[in-house]
Amino acid sequence: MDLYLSHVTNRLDAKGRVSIPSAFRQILTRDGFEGLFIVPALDAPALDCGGNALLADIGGVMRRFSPYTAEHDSLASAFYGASEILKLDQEGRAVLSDHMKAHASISSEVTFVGQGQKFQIWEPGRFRAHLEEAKNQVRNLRQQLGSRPAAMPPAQGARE
Amino acid sequence: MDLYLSHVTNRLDAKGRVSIPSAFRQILTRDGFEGLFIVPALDAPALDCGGNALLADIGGVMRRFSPYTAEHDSLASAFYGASEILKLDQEGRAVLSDHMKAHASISSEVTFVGQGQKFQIWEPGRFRAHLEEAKNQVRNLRQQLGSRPAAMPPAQGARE
DNA sequence: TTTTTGCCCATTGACGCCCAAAAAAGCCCA
DNA sequence: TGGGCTTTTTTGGGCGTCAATGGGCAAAAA
Repeated sequence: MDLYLSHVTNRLDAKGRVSIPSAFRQILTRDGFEGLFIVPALDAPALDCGGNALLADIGGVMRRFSPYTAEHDSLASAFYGASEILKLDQEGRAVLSDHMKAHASISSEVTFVGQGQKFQIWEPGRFRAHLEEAKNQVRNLRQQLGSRPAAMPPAQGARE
Repeated sequence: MDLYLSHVTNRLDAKGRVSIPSAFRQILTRDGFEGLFIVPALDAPALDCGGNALLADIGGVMRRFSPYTAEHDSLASAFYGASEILKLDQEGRAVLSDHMKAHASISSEVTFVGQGQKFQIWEPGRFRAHLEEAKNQVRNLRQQLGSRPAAMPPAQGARE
């Protein structure tokens, strides 16, 4: 499976349109998704984006709870209710809703950030700050890694 | 199967009509349902809406209880007895009954909220509060989820 | 009658679709 | 290896279409 990698910054035009990076669009196409699935990130001023892979992840979480339970309802509101599917025009541009732009403090430019299975959209300045912090956290993690035994078998429960 | 996603806010006009969002109407059409099935949410000032997919979900809940039990009768009253089927006019508008509007404290505007298999109708202000609460609950749920088996790999046919 | 409901048309503002220019990236060959 | 050419990608803008909304009118219900 393809991974979303690297990051680029693009500008919004007078109509509010912004080009989704070509590399990400190609992954979306291979993923078989028409348009762009997008949902506000829970703990960051950023937008989580992707296609069927991301939707399937969310669907997998939802299926662990029966309909008409409080948990199911909260998940549905936070994921499905807060999400959108954006259409892309022929040039691969999308228009972010006011709600999405507000969540990420987006005005005239956005940074697209590969995250492996998904990618995120950030306001460029906030992303730079976030990146610095992430680097520091990784530096701390490296010290722990040195004292740990070799890697666990991947894909077992280790999530971020 | 299509999912109800995203949320939009529309106004009621002087006749009490409100446009059902085009995206939701298209899903209802593909679902094969004529009109709009609507029932007050059990534990929220909101209205559950949908078509055959929602009816099937409700049927699934009902089947967990034997017919002719008190529980079954209660469910039947709460789901079927309290429900309505609204007709849509040529432009895709519906009129909410006074009873439905009272249950959700609806006056001049409503927010349509995708919930996957169904969608909900909220008074806009109440929905904003509900969404914040739902996000908090999901943040808490993440702890449990992290310790559960990893989500199924998105893999292929996770569409519809 | 009076009220409600279904059906029709008009307006308008947002959005999708199309074409074109500017900028960036990749390519070829001397 | 460097310069020039080609192709792709990003950006800008015009314009038609459609969804949301408002209102008129007639048939059906109260």
